[in-house]
Amino acid sequence: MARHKKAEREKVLIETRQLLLQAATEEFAREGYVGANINRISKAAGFAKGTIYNYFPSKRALMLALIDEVAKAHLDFIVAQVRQEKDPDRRLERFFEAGFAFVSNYFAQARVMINNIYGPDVEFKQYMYQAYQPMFQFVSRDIVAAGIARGVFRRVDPDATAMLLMTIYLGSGSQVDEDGRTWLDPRQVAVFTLSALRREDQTLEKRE
Amino acid sequence: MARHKKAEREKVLIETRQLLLQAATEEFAREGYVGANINRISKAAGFAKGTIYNYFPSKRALMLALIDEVAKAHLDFIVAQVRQEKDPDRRLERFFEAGFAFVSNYFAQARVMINNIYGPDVEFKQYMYQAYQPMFQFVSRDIVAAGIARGVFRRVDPDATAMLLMTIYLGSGSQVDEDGRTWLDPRQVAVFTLSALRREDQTLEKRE
Amino acid sequence: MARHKKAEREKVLIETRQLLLQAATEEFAREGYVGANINRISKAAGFAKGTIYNYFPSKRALMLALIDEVAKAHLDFIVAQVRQEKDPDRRLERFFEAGFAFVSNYFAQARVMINNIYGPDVEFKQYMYQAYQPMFQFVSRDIVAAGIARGVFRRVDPDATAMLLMTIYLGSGSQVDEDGRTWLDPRQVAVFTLSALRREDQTLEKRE
Amino acid sequence: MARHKKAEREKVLIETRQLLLQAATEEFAREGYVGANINRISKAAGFAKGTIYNYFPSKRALMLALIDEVAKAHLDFIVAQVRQEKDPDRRLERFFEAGFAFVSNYFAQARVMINNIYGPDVEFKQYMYQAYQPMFQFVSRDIVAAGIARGVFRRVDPDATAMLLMTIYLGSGSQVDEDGRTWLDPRQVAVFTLSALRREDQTLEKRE
DNA sequence: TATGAATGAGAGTTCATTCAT
DNA sequence: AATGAATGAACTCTCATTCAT
Repeated sequence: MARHKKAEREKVLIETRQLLLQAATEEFAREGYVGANINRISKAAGFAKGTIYNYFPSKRALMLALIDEVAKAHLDFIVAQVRQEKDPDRRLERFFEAGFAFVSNYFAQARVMINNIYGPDVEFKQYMYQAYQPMFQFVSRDIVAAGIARGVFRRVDPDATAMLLMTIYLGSGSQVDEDGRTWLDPRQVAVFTLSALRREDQTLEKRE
Repeated sequence: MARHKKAEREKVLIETRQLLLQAATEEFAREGYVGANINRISKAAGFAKGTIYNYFPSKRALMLALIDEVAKAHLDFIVAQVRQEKDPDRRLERFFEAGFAFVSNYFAQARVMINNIYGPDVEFKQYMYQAYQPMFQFVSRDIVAAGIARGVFRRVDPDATAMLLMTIYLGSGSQVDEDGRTWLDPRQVAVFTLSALRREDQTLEKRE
Repeated sequence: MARHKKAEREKVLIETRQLLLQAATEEFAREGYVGANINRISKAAGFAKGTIYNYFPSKRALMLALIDEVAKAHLDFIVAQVRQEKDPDRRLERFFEAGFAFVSNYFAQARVMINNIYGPDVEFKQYMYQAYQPMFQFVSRDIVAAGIARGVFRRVDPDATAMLLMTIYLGSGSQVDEDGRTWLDPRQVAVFTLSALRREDQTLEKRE
Repeated sequence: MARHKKAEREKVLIETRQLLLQAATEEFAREGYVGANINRISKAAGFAKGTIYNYFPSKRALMLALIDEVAKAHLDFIVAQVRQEKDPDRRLERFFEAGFAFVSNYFAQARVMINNIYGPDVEFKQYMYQAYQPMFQFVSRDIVAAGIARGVFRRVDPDATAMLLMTIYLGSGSQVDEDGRTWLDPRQVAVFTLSALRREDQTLEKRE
């Protein structure tokens, strides 16, 4: 009985935390870190100004927690879709498709991520890199290196190429109009990158 | 004589404006727009707090003036180098070389540009796009379209491709460590994009 | 119990608001609107600079709230005393007595009122007129028109005369030395205005 | 020849001073003393910011000079018209007519005067009183006392009554809408004050 | 004498954070 | 745990005044 109560209480705590993080996402996305307003975040989440400090010791800590959250959601979202394909080139296509879908569907999260990557705050930037390590590694190993191993991609440096692919994805994905639509479409980008990565002699070999 | 004095005075005014813009560049680059401090900018330029308002009516206006300045310098820097080449693929290589060099040499300007393109302030973002139109057009016409016309590049959409190339450049260029060194190098990026753009059958035709 | 606490808290809020308004009254009276200093007001009320913005969104809003407050207090003060008399001429005397007493006793409030009526700020002036409408109407109806109806006053235009009486009161009342003493005394003014308003033939009729 | 030059130079100086004072009048009238802006005044007069300090050592000094100017013009304007009448009651009528005309025609000057009389700045207020002494005395002696001496007015205290008349004039005159039209008209006010001042038995005597 | 760039004190306002309830 | 009043540092911007030209 007491346990039950405790569990319920914990559930409410987690829920509150989530509500605050969601509100923070919207606010940080819209206003940037410095322009964001703790009071607005709390109010938007349905709580009073002070409540946020029961969950996060400071505005900075709130942002760091948010980065963790977003990075994880982002990774899960993309990995889940890319893993559905076995072919490296299909994987690459899926990577861009999933990435662009993430930007469209999770507009605010994507904005927070991009603001931090390209923004002036060094601590946030470094924290982002660390939080995105798994994703870098996934692209490097499970897409690029896998493609090379199968002889589909040219013998490029997997890490540098992963970096480049991530850069292209983030750059393209961040160019959105006010409705969240990207200016470039994932297919274009996929075609472009595949053209760059595929072994030239592939077709030749097939001709023979 | 009097005229001479007047001209000299005008020169000092322009110099002061430049000093303020330079200081603003550093500050905006380091702190972002919202975090930047007018007082620090003035002091860094060697003037008192109020002086900056003799040259720019507001902090926002200062940023807009800075965007104009940077966009022009950026365009000049890149066009000057790219124009030295006639070959479209050499031009593309040069584009990335020049771009990365700009980021390395004009670190703060590049940061301001990137902060505005990827940052949350919509007005600045739009102003940037407008200010960078000439560069977009240059890439679209004088590199991509030119390459297609000469039969060196595949028949891609010049505008979309220009957008993609700019995105790659900006994205790669913005990934710098604290010393201003980029993580990717221009050659890698050039090779990658050239692979994507060159006509596949080019070599085939030559074989025949 | 909890309710009791809540009520008490509310009481403190209202008290704080009053303290701030009182301090604002003194400051506005002494320095005028533009010369008044938000920091001094807060400090004088016993609070920190920022506190005032928990109660009033801006300096202007503070002044507007103050005008409402003063107009109400002023009306109450005067009406309460004038209503004690039934005779229109006694009422007029009481009006000036009460008015001068208000100026003496509520020096700062009166100054704020006068500064706004005769000052350069158009918004404040209009707001004052609107806030003082009830008082104008009271003078027009319950003093002048009542006196005419009883045949004590001449058949003057009640509204214009009310305006004139208010003008005389405000003008006379505002001429105070530094100790809050008025230069003219209410009796003089009452005698003067009564001479102007009383039917000339009144005595004549009586003589007949 | 040299003398001629000198005289001309002096004339320009006086002209410049007048231009500055006129511009200052408009600005002080519109914005009040604290809200007035030295730069705007200079610009409106057709000069640069610094010029004003060649003529007046400070903003306060400018206002004091302006008060002198206005008081003199005001006195001249009114005395010239009132003196045209010999009858004390016609003089009183003329006083209000001239006064209201002054307010209408010299809107800005009147506003400056009223702002200072009813405003919070003690030094300006005292300076105003001193500057308006001649006018007080004129009203007291040449209108009220003269009227008593001729047996037209009741035996009131000339100084207190002059004070009251001035107060009524200033108060009525200051109630203007945005086009400079007064709300009360001089005739009404004159009738009112004459009713108050004329010997009651006057008509009686005439009847006999 | 006229100029206007430079100055810097001082203003109103915002807001992250604290803490008593 | 939730509240929101209080705090005061920090910010942008204004403007009277100075002074070299």
